[in-house]
Amino acid sequence: MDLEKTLAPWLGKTMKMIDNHIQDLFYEQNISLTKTQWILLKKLHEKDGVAQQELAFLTGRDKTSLTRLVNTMEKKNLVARIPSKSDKRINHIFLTKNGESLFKESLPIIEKFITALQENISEEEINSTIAVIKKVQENLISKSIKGCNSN
Amino acid sequence: MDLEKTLAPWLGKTMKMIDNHIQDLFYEQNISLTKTQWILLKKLHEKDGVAQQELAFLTGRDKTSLTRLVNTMEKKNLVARIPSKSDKRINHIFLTKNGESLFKESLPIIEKFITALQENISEEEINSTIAVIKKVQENLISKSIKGCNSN
DNA sequence: CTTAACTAGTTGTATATGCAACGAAATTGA
DNA sequence: TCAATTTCGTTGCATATACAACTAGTTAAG
Repeated sequence: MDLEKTLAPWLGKTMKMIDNHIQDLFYEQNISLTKTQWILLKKLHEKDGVAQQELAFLTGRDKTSLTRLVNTMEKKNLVARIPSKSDKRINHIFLTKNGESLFKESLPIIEKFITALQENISEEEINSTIAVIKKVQENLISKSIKGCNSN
Repeated sequence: MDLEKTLAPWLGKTMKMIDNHIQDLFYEQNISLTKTQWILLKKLHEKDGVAQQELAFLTGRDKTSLTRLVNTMEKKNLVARIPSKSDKRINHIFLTKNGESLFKESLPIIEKFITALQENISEEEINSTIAVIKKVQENLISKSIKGCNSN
């Protein structure tokens, strides 16, 4: 079996390149964010005040990863933990103004990058590729109980 | 711009699911390996005795990542550092017998997984998907100087 | 031949990730 | 109502990752 002719190595290699590139872009533009942090900002921009547990699910991370990610981003004053009054176990996570403005600053950079990434690729190709990737995900889901979401 | 209709988030999410699944598979089969370590075993199986620098390039990692990866795998007696005689700066990395046998044990697990991953997807779909991903990589390469390889 | 420049690998520091185990709080059930 | 169970978040531990700065060894320039 020639693994180089299967999807997984291609996906992995490409994602690594994408990750590195996004990091470089942020660095060039003096935006102090990791890709991971950006994804969290994006989720909170869409839906603010989510509990950590749900945020972990929404971003496809372990809850312990999320705890520490929120720690880092709280230190940087990008998000804030607000304890729930009705359930003392829960923290709701909110974007700070600082976080919101950093997200707005970074979004066009990501959008420009995504556009460049798909240059010379037709919409049809994009759609059929996403369709295949969806099938891969379905195959994965049918084999595992574990939930796993966005990235 | 709807990022959910672009390739990058799909690739990222899927890779994360694949990573987690491989980890689970190894755990179930009592194979004490991470995906990263497996990739290194695979590269060394293909080409043994490579210098760390080149191994870092071949696996698309920073040389510092590779240093620590080799540390971990040396402790587990999977690989060995052999200093070059002609150039005292260089370490050649070799698979140990233990590493070789663990690779052979793990390979069918990965192959079975890869097959399952591509279930219900035609060879044509696989090929056209890889072709699109290649284009993405080309777009990335044309924008960056940084080399980045396998995963 | 000696110094300057470069190269291979390591270490310091920071971030990210996940499993196991834990404490605190809420819910269930008897 | 009170014990057993479940849930949310945190901490301990191990791994992975990369940039910057470093050491030691090699090569190139003068």
